[in-house]
Amino acid sequence: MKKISTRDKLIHAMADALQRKGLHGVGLSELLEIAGAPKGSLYHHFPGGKSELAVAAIDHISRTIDSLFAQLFSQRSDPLKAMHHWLQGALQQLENSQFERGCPLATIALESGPEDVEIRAALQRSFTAVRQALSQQLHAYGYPSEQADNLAALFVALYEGGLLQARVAGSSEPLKRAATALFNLTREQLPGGVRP
Amino acid sequence: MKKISTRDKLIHAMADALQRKGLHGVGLSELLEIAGAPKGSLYHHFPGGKSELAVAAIDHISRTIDSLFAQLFSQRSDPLKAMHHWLQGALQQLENSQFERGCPLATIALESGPEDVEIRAALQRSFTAVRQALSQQLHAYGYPSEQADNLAALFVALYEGGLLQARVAGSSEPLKRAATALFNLTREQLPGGVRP
DNA sequence: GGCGAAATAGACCGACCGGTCTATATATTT
DNA sequence: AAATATATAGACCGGTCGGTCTATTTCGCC
Repeated sequence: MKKISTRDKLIHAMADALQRKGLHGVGLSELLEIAGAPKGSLYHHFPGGKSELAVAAIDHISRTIDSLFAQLFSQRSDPLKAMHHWLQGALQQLENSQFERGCPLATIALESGPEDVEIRAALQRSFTAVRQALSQQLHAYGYPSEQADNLAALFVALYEGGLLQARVAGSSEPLKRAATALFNLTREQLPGGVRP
Repeated sequence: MKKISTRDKLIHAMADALQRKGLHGVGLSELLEIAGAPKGSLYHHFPGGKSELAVAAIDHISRTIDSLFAQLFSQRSDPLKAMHHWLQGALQQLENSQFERGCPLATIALESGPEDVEIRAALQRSFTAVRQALSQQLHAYGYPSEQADNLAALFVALYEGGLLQARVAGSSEPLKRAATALFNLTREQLPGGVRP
């Protein structure tokens, strides 16, 4: 029945840990326990050790987001509505986990420095892809591409900054408020910034 | 000349480390080297060790923000302009540090969990104070208080999410774009959401 | 079934972690 | 100046960290 390879179990364990505690916050022993794998397997599948596994986890998370976006946008013509659902989902996950699970990439993003070349590269790919996907949808919806790029960055900032605030507050309120503010603003402005 | 107490040197060293690498990212040895103090001094001034020092650093940072805000708002009647300057300053600092110095509280905010009671309490105090200060200014400027609260949360999210994206990108572009988007939106909407 | 590669298993290692403890120096108070 | 509190100094400790290495098991293939 269980077809999950050890490699994938390791990736999942790391992805889970990244979301809850970040890279420096988990030890190998904890990781291996979650995955139910011995140390030999880790270094067999990921000779580069912890950080190579982290990169694999980031890539995995990135693909997950991609497909989530694809799904979100495919069944809703209005990208703003899709964004709303995205945030709702994140909020749900946060609440269901007693505010332990925020953005799976945010913590390692702040923990890592320019010296962590591969981790940073993986993160950069992922964030860029998210902004691009979003911008493209907004553009298709009618926003001029410059404005779509800007708005995409703002939505990602809302997601990241909103989740961060909610986690610290132990309450969804900050994210809900920030989202409300932004959706009210966008609702009153038509694509292109031109009013009838 | 130098009147900086060892205690303050420790706090500054921790504040600096939090901004660059977060709590788990620094070791005591590094901290003590930056501060130029021996281990005995740390545990003399902060019997609670690393985490007690972290709380003191958070409180210190929080006070710094308070006074920065006070200054920012006192010399500008338009709080939106003040926010713009705030973001500009943060961006400047980020660029001047090769994108190593983002928000001094964000990393530890994501690294810490509900079990880190005092750290979380300190963070919560600080974030709440920032949102309140901002909301108050927006309210005084004409926004209904509900709307002011929402917008305050959104600005903080812009700051946190924008800095995070900029750090990962190694470029100020994401933050600039997100900020541009939000300022364009607010400019087109008058306080109260009512149009003439 | 037998062979070689892939994967699992975990003992082991040096480095460094945060933290404790005793000794000494420096102020402060009388 | 003596006495006392405050602060500095750093040797020391057990635990855990990420990582290496060898042994064994499992698997794919002829």
